[in-house]
Amino acid sequence: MPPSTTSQLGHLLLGLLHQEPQSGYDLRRAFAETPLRHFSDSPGAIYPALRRLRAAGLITGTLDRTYPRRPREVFRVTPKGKGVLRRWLAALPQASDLERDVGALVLRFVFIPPVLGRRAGVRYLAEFERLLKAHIAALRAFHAAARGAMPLAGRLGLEHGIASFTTHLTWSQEAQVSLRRASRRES
Amino acid sequence: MPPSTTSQLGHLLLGLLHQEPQSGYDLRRAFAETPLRHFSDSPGAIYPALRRLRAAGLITGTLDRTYPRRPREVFRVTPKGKGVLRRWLAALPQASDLERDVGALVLRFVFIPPVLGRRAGVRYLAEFERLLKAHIAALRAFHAAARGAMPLAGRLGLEHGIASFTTHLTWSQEAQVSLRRASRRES
DNA sequence: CCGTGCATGTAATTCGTTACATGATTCC
DNA sequence: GGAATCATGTAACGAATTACATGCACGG
Repeated sequence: MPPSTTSQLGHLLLGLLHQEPQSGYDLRRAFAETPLRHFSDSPGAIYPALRRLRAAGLITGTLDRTYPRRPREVFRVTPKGKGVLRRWLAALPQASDLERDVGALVLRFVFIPPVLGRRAGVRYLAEFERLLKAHIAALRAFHAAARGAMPLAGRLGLEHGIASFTTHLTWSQEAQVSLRRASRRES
Repeated sequence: MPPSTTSQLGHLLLGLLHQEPQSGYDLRRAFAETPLRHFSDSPGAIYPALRRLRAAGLITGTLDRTYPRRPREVFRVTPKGKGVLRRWLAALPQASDLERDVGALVLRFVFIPPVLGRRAGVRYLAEFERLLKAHIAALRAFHAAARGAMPLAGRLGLEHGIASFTTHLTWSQEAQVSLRRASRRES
């Protein structure tokens, strides 16, 4: 058996199906109607991805025959799929992820607390925060060094990056507070 | 001749080569060493992309034989390539772009002033601002509507989106001021 | 002479996108 | 009865990623 790699979309589908078993069409609607718009709601993306997950044994599909002439196939995560999901969520953020796609890191965070618990969410965000601080420092250094030689628009673009990452940092700190407060309320 | 579609990476390469003719390796280094890290610096991405651009007649490569045993191929944008670049930069931001990839919109902005002028940059950002305001309002409405039914982490993720887009908005407004100020200084 | 950096590429694979295609149901 | 929505897919294509591969130049 191959190492069974799972794509970003695959992991996201696992996360959504773990929250609630549903059909491919339901997932498409979620992509179209919620702020998950970053992902395409096209059937050519979702149905093949679901078939790959099923082929890998990570989900199973059962036919809902409420309307026999128009069956829906409802997918749910198998124990093996839950293992893959947990491994995805247990990995800490990497610097390379930060530079490539911050949104993916935030998306992953969203699934951590319900699957691995709030403590794991806080640990994840703490590492996220550490990486962000280092990255912002590097951007500032670049900004200071390149100041004179850079055309205006390039400088503005760089400043956009600094502002964005600073917002991620502030959010991450506040989110850690929210998680800790919610945990305290329970105990 | 096919409709000659150019990918995001292709457009970015055109923009960089328009600023300064350079080799594939130079471009790789730019991706690895500047905040353009979002793009892969792997040769498997850049060299094929350069060959596609050359095949489409958008760039030409000339061999630099300073070291005859280790030639570099320096690429420059052709007039046809400049036309493609201008068309890419002249398009206004779309709502779908906003939801898919804000970073791509900011990246595109960076190349506009040097190619199409500061006025075009301001027009682009004004439309960007309009789209951002609408999108933020939609996110806030979703946030208000889903408030109770949403798990904590989901709410935090949504709040991350609102904070991020608000930062884009603030940046866009400040950038417009910077561009206008720079234009005024010249007249 | 050996490791690191310069400089260019190819191959296999995977994945997403767009567009096309089908049929059922519900609402007016 | 016709339009919009439900629900599922396939086919062609383009493009990125990883890994592999080669050879020169230069510093120690």
